[in-house]
Amino acid sequence: MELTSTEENYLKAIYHLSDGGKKSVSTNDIAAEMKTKAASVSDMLRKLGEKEVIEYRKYYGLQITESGKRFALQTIRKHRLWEVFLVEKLNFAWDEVHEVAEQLEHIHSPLLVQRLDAYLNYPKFDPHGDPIPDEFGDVRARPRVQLNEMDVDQTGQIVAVKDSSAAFLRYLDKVGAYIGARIKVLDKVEFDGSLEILVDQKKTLFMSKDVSCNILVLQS
Amino acid sequence: MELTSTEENYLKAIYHLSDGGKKSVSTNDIAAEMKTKAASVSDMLRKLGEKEVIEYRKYYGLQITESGKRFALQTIRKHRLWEVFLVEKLNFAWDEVHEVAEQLEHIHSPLLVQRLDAYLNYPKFDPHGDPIPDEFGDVRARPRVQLNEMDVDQTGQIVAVKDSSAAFLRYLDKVGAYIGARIKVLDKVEFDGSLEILVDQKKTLFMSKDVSCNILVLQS
DNA sequence: AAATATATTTAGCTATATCTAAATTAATTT
DNA sequence: AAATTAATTTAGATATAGCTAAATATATTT
Repeated sequence: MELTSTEENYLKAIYHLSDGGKKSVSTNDIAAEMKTKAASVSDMLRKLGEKEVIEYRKYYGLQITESGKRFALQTIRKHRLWEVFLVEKLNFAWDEVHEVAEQLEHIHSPLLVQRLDAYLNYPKFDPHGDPIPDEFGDVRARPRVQLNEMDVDQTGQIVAVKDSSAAFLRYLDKVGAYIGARIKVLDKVEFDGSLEILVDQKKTLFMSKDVSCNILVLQS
Repeated sequence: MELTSTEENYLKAIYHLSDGGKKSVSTNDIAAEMKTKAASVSDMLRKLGEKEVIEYRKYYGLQITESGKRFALQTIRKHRLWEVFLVEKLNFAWDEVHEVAEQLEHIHSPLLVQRLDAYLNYPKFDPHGDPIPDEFGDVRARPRVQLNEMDVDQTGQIVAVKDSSAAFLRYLDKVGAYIGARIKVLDKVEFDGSLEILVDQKKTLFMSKDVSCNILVLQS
């Protein structure tokens, strides 16, 4: 069975919102995420239920099925592999890749995915630090904490961001807080939760809590 | 203005069937090429007319406009660049690329096309020997003849094929008549038009007229 | 427990892209 | 020039994906 691009996008949203099937998701949540209306979501849920990628009981809620998880992970895998390709091979900035990867992820060709993966040397993480599921859907997540939860003097490496809007990514690029940067918390202001950070042992940086809670760090 | 994938496909078909706007094309020709019905084509022609990529007078015929040519060439450019990518970077065989390129050509991102072009080192021809239009739509075609039109003792290089069905391409691969192969006509049988060919100065090959008239050669 | 508020679904509409069958126009025969 | 044939278009369906407005079910107050 094949899914349309729209169905793939809904399923991906459901997968993310439910945190991989753990949490429950409401029709309204999906509508907000997909920037559409609840009525349209209801229609789509019925269809996804018929295709058995979710289990759907109206007014009750939904549950992503094993089959649905495989489809979602396959789409996520393709999205992230293309992001690696765009950044590493075509020199895209990491804040320019999302929109294009959003289109490329819907290309249907198992051979293409397999060859792209090999060409990129089987990457485990995308340019935002998010893990790339392997062909069986297995994910090796790195344990990571939000930057704002770290204490003074603790160190680590930026491995991912929560907000991947172009505006946020541009800001990070500007201040030099890229994925892979080694950081140390120099000071923490109790009043507003803002931080003073040392980046790559040379540059100090002041950061609001709004920013720091969107940065994920692998502690060391 | 943006075209849908379907509109892009129709326009590409019209461009090819009209030989770049030179010949006239009928509704039925388009229907055959697009594997659809004449009624659907009529609908689409009206729409393409409204978008001013063709000039359409019903029952009379159509004419591709300058704007339409630009759109068609842009799609052809993307298709052929992706084919180069698939063959050169992802090790696809030249008979495996078409279907995937058919999907990839509809990705909308001027930056992507520009970067891909640079990454591939501004190729002028695709793996089947067809010219790749530049970003302004300019094409540098190579003068070429059908293999069956060559005389005994003439030499040249295979630069393109007319029939690019998977079956034909597989056959060529098997007998070693790849794009770029240097050939010499050793003998020509008047009776059935079949040929004896020397490939790369070592391998001789017998070839029916049906095959040879689908192979294009740059004479030397 | 009834009333109110919120969430969700259904009904009915729009637009795209397809189809078949009928109608119309153009081209060809006789 | 009339009749026939072929090509093309229109009319009226279907399916997807979206919308608004109305209806219905669930949740929360009072």
